[in-house]
Amino acid sequence: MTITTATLDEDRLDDTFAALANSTRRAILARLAQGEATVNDLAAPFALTLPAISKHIKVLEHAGLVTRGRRAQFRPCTLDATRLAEVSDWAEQYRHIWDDRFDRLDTYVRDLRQIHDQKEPHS
Amino acid sequence: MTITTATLDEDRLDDTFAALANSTRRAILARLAQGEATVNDLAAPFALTLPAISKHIKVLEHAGLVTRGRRAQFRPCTLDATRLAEVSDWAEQYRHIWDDRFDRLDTYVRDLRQIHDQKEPHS
DNA sequence: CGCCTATTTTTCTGATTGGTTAATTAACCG
DNA sequence: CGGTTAATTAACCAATCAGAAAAATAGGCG
Repeated sequence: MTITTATLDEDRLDDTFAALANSTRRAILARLAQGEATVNDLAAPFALTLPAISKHIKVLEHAGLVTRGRRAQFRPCTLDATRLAEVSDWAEQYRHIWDDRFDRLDTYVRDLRQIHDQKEPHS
Repeated sequence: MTITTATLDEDRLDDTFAALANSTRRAILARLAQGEATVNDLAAPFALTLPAISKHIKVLEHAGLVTRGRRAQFRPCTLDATRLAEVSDWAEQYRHIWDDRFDRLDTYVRDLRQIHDQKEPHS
């Protein structure tokens, strides 16, 4: 028996998408895709104060997109891509819709051909 | 020559992800995946007032996720999945990371073997 | 025209967000 | 111990968000 976790999943997607809805945070993820980094490392490219970055990281952490270690006075951040896989899966649900354009184009071409064939049945 | 649209793309992703960061809005998209619907149709399943739904639709529209027609006093909504394809593409950038787990497991096994071999060089 | 239905705009909440500066904690280094 | 570096917390601000209620607009329909 599998109990339903629908609302939990939905809540998690809320958090994930909210975390991704900020270009600073997405840039942080991009940086972390290259490998582990400290808060200072992550802050370097931005014209933002350290506390601002610290907050962004906390949002990403809360969304389960990054995890943090502890080495001396550093708190190295690591990307956890599990949630990104969920985002991908979620979006893929709709693939048939954006792919349908091709189907419709197909139909269009087929219809054109049919009209053409009706005009000149044996061309 | 291709001019850079990096920040524009980033802004668009901000809007897209922000629009998706709400389960009501995602439910609206799910409903629209079944086909066109009016604002009242879309509002029906929710314990929310019509203006609330109207606002949600406006957010989705602003993010380019839905487009609306005009038939009499109805404003039928249609899903435009182009942005969802962009979301999918964005997430796919990170696929190698969530796939890498297998690689890392590989490495782990290889390391174990190496340690084992060092202990018993000719086993 | 006046009514009914569909939808939006306005106005008002309380909560959240993204940012700041200043102060604080944590851990190392001499 | 005192100083330095890494990072967080606290307190604050302006802007945005999600919702409600009430009023306004838009377009048939009798």
